[in-house]
Amino acid sequence: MTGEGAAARGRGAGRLRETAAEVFGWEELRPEQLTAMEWVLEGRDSLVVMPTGSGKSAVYQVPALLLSGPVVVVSPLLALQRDQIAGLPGGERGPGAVAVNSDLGAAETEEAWEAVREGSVRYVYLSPEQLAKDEVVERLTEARPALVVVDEAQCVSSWGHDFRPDYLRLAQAVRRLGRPPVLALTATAAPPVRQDIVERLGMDRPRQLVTGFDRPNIRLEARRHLEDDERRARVLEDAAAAPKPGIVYAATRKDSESYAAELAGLGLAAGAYHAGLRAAERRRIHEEFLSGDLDVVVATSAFGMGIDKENVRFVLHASLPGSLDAYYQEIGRCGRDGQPALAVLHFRTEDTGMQAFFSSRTPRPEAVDAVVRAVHHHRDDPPDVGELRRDTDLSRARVTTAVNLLEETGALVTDASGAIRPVPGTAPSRAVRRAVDTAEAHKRMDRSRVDMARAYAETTGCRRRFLLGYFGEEYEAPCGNCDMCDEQESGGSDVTSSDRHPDAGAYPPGAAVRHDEWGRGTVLSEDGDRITVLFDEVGYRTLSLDALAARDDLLTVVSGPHESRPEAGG
DNA sequence: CGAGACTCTCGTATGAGAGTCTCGGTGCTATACT
Repeated sequence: MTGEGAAARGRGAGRLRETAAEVFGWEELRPEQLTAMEWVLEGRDSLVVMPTGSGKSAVYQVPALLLSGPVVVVSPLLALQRDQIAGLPGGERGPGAVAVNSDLGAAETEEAWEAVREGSVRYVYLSPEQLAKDEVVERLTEARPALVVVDEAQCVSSWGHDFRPDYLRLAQAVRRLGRPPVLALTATAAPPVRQDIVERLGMDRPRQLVTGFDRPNIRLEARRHLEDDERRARVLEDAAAAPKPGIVYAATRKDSESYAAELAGLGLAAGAYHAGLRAAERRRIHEEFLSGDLDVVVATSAFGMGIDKENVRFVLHASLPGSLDAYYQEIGRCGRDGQPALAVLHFRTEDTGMQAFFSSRTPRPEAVDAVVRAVHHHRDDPPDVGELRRDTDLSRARVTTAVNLLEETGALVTDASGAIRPVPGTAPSRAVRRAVDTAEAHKRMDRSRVDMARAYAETTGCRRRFLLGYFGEEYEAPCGNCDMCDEQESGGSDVTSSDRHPDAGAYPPGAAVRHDEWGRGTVLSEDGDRITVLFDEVGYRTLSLDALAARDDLLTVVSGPHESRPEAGG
């Protein structure tokens, strides 16, 4: 760094520290926070991966007060938006914040936008669905936002493809806002997820700050069961025996209720939580868990984001999760106080069936066809999503999903005014086929994530090493705090990960490879006698080094680990 | 993909086994109806 740069950096840091202390009462900023804040002040696109509770929100909250316009914060849940606003310093001198969403009446919405327009608001909280509306984009554009923050940015990757397709329209919205800098924040993102976030948000050579993933105080275990009865009994046993409070994750709503009822029968204060409950009941369970009135919450994946509780002692899974990304987020909710905590995964191999079923569903070709034909029909008067919806009589989500796929495959483009046009020279029938193929590739990717969750559950090596490898961190086993390390220490197995395979290191993590059948891929990790590769077309695969040694043309290294990787900072 | 509810068949026991059908997770928003 040059002397001039250092001086500029010093001034930025000084102003940030001053603002943090004066407005927020934070006397100390941690070095990672300060670095990320400086990037934001400099106007660079940034991706920040930091654990929950490490002051991630501060990364935009503090610089927001030094920027020239309001900050747009995209957040997936209305409850999360409320929590964030409640956590800002209040009072007359506090920075103004509004959340614009369907909770507001017409008059309140108008009032909120008026406050944004006159400049009394520093933070505007919105769902991605709000940003998909022309009116919202237009009103924001007038206010000249200085920054767009995408909080819980892993949602772009995990929900954008099917469940909440407006997540994939954010890049479009940001362009229409005059392309302010983008800050993506998340607590959990494996390298391919980070890359997906960067691409999907249209970020420009972002700086990336990734703090370590390891949570050494969380003990990792997994148990395979042959019968469902046995699994249920062991889950209840563990939940009853472990120090409280804790969370049990179940695969279905029905299971969450039956486990909760059985735990209550054992005399525990237990509650079920899933999206099928009334809002008031969900709020009650959430609050009672936070206040310590509940010992155990048995939940589906609906329970999690926004749970900031230090002393959760265990997270049990009663079924295989859909991905290790989801798993790590869920177990990350225990042991935040740094005290010992327990994460046990109870599973049956049959669980993969339901997770495969949950993998993103491919749209009906007729629906994609209807959308692409409607766009071609309107060639002279390009439609937006709303018009396509009226034309095709499909739901908003289906139209948006189809448009996203057609854009991804280069058959359609959205222009600066939000109008959707065909790309010249693309035939509708071919566009439909390519869009459906792409959707199927996403589905294969999702299913390969299920396979990785199963591979974690069945690994015979150190679990921490496996998990951290998945998140792109090299880790020297043994961790000494997982069931597999215990087993090896007690001499239960003579396969130790320190016995290096003769071919260890032949496929270093990060290396670009080509497989005879599966095409291009990137090596993610090496786990004893096997490697994990993420293939562009077929998703995650684990390959045994023995099998690779037997056929040396099966997998070839195309380039080393450090060639053509995205710029990383911090 | 798999579990569980349900139906059908056999052929005469009030069940057993095979086959079929349905359901299974995440949230926003707009809108109709009490």
